[in-house]
Amino acid sequence: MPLPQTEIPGRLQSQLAGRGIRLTAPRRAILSVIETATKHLDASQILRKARTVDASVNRSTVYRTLDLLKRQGLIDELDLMHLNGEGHYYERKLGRDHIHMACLRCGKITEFVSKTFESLKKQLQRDCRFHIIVARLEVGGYCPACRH
Amino acid sequence: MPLPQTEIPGRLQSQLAGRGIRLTAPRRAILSVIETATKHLDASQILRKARTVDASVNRSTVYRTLDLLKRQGLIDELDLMHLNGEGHYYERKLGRDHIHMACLRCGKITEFVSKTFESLKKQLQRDCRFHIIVARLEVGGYCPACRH
DNA sequence: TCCTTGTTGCGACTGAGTTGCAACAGCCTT
DNA sequence: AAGGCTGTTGCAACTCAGTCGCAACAAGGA
Repeated sequence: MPLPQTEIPGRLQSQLAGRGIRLTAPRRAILSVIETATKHLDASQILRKARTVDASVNRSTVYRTLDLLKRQGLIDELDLMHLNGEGHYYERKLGRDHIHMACLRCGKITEFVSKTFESLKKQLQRDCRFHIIVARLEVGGYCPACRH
Repeated sequence: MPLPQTEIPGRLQSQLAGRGIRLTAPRRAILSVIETATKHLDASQILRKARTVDASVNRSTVYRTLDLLKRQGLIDELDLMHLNGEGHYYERKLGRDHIHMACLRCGKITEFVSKTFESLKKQLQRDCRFHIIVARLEVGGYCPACRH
């Protein structure tokens, strides 16, 4: 499931630099992997791909950089219904939130943008007086090709 | 945040028995812990409480029983935005789904039932032709007492 | 170029969850 | 009430994701 590639390359780097965050070779490698990803990647996949750019990148650095990007609100962390183990998946945060649907049979991930979801978040903010920082809606079930 | 206690005690046990699933002493201990929980518990908390009923209960048995209950659709697994480590939390599945809001400052978990959420799920089923088995909406942010 | 300060690689560690296996115990049958 | 089939358990060792302390290093401002 290709993610929307609506951003100019290197945008993530300039966003960090603009916030006074130091850019290093391992960070550049990791950022480029995240920016050019065509599917949701977990930490070990990001490490493997980042090493093709800078072979010395270490596992800890991947985790530390992912933490940094989460704190900066530049990426979202997903579980994707734990279809494959307990790890997390990452994706760039671009504009509007979307729903992730994971097929329990074939593993396909479908993304969906919904105005109803936006209304629901507004309702929460209003009715519960809750200030939303991140909202994650994940659905498990059967995709059109696998439903029975 | 107390969960609704609308069920008769032992209901979980009779549900399993009615499906031809063998009841054992460790299972009864674990089920009673889940049924009488007044907040979301993780696996190690369930283990500790179950041992006050049956001291011989083992960690593996807790995980195996949680898997069983998940497969049977009798409990839901939650992340609660990973406020405390990477583990999972569990709660009985009773009727309508609800949203979990986790305060990033004080850790308070608030539950919310919403007709909009129900509409959103119907919309997904219809527009995406996706057969939903489980839907999990978790929100992180600041509760009324902690918002700034 | 220098220096401060934040970042990195390393390796050891933690904690959640899993697994293979022999012993055990529901509960169905008779 | 006893027997036996078969699913369940405890145990201990294991995997895997993620974390941490520390000494060496490097980004980028002065």
